[in-house]
Amino acid sequence: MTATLKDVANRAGVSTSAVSRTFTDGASVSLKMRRKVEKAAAELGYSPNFLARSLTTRRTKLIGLVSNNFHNPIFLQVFDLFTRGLQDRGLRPLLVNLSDEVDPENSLRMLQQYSVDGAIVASSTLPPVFSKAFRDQKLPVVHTFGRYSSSPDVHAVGIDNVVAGRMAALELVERGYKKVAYLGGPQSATSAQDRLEGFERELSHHPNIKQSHSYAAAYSFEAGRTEMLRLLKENPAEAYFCADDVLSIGALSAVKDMGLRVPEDIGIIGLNDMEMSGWENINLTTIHQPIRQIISSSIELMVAMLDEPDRYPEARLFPCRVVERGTLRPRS
Amino acid sequence: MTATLKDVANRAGVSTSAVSRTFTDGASVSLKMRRKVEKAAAELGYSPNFLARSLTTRRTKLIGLVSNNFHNPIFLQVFDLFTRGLQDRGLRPLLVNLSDEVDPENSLRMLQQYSVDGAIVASSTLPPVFSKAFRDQKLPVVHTFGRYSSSPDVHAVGIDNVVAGRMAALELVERGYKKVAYLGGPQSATSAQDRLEGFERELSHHPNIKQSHSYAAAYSFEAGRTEMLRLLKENPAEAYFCADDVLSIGALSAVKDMGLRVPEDIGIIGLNDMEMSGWENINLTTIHQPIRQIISSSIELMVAMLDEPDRYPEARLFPCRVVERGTLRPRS
DNA sequence: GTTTTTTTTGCAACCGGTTGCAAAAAATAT
DNA sequence: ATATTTTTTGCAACCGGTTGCAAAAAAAAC
Repeated sequence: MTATLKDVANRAGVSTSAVSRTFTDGASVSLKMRRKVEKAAAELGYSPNFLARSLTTRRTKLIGLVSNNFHNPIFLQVFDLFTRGLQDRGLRPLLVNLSDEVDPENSLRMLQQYSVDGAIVASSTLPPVFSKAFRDQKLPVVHTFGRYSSSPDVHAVGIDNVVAGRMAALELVERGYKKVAYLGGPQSATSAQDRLEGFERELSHHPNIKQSHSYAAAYSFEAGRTEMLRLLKENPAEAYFCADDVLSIGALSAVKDMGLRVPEDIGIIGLNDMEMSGWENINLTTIHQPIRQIISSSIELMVAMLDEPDRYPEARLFPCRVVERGTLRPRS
Repeated sequence: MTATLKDVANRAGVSTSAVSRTFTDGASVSLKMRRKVEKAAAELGYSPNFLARSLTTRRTKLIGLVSNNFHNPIFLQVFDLFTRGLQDRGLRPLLVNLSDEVDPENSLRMLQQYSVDGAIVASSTLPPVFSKAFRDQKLPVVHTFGRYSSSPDVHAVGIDNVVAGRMAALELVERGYKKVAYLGGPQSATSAQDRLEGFERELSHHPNIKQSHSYAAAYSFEAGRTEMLRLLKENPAEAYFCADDVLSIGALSAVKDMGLRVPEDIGIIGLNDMEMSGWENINLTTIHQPIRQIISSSIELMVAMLDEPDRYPEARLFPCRVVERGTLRPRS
């Protein structure tokens, strides 16, 4: 159907190697030859088959974009940035949805069958065993929003969730709240664990402040709402650090439903600063996570690893900052 | 690095064809042979290379998932459903982000270079010239959320936007609004045009009702908000049909910012019924678009086309329904 | 136990490219 | 002009598989 290398070679009256070389940068071809080949190629509408090429070059320029988070609106932006960033570098994202997977085996096999050059795992809830399994097969892996640990076996890019937890705690303390709580995402998520750790660590310096914590079933509106409704019926805190914006928005809805006011009765601080949090009808005070930088850094790291697969694993952590809007009471 | 067909053949002491056949359904292999090969394959951790295979079978099982809409939260659900649905059928989505593209040439070349088996165009704003260009190269194409026309050259799956426009108009009429308006997405989007057409057509049966229309720059919160702010400063209508939920939410925010109440002062009806529209702090009355059905039907259609590439193009349209929440005044 | 039919297997060519190597051509030096 | 060096080109093998065909093996028929 579509023209092949051989077709072009025939039409131009040259060898197939010559054609191949014109389409390979850095290969030795005279200007005259190149002209001839390009003319024939243009006439036939030829463009090289990347998959056939990949057999010999061992490069598919395919990158597995692996995630399990298709319910948190921030991930739409994440996918947008990843796909564009990868495209700009001549790489193609092969999207892998791991929503219901518990075992890395299937996804690993799939990535191997398509010979991806690397895998970007974009999730703060996917167990580390996934990225580890990929890495064990010598696949270059970047875990975006992954956990940094003292002996990381895969590259991690994101924020320091412990620091973010402290930052949230401190913000609540400074605003004079005396009884605070942490509302986390799923307990199995490393991000939920680390944020709690930071939150508690900071509060350990303020022994006069009461604290508690609980977890929502997922990083989603519904889960946040459900958990907050439960909390409000018991013995609510004055202010909550919700480990994610979408969780916060769910919590916000619960608070209002119970006839309470924000920030007068209950204070809420989120994490992420997604676009929606700035919307006037939400107006959430939150901790900004520098998504663009995280993603462009993830891509750079992946590109670097393609040339140097055994690169020593590193963690790239970006600073966060509090974005003040309307869901915490003013500083005292 | 990873084991190849030949490695397995050597270890099992059989020909490469035998190995190939054990991994091809419907091929002729004795049980004894299959056992032997499977044992060797398991020991080596072999799994066939799909890309090499595709060279001879001419099937990559790669489907281009093409979109330009990475700002409307509903598309996160769209991507979720598409990726899972395709995966379940052994197909792999190659994500193509066309946000800044105006010319199909690049994307077409890319799809060809990766020999995708087909392309799903998921967008109501991408000009038809894209899907047409793909189709012209004999690529199976499904345009999800695309326009249905009397002589379609590509398969379209979605809703009848004209009918949806009428439905919105009728809803406003029945609630006694005497001055209504349409707030569309980008004027170039076929969905924006068709919804307006339906809206106006219905209103032509109600000559006593005043109507007007305008367009937002994009299907986004900001665009909806900006346009609504502009409208409110002039000579606002009593109720608006916003052609998309995210637009409606932007408009809602503008209305509240101007100190007006919904639905008492201004009524709003959206279209899509995305998850967020049901959130208690938004509570948008809207027209439900059956996303799950649309997407599973799109996938079925694509699968059918893989076997029958010259299938006669069809349009699959699904009915919508009004979901009543809190942004229109009660029926009189 | 043969002969015939059916099933299983291996050979070898091919899918669409790339690349090391040596020969041919062009450029430079003498 | 010839000898030497450099650049360009084509040959042929290979990447990891599949598949038509004919030979070999097994099963069925006689």
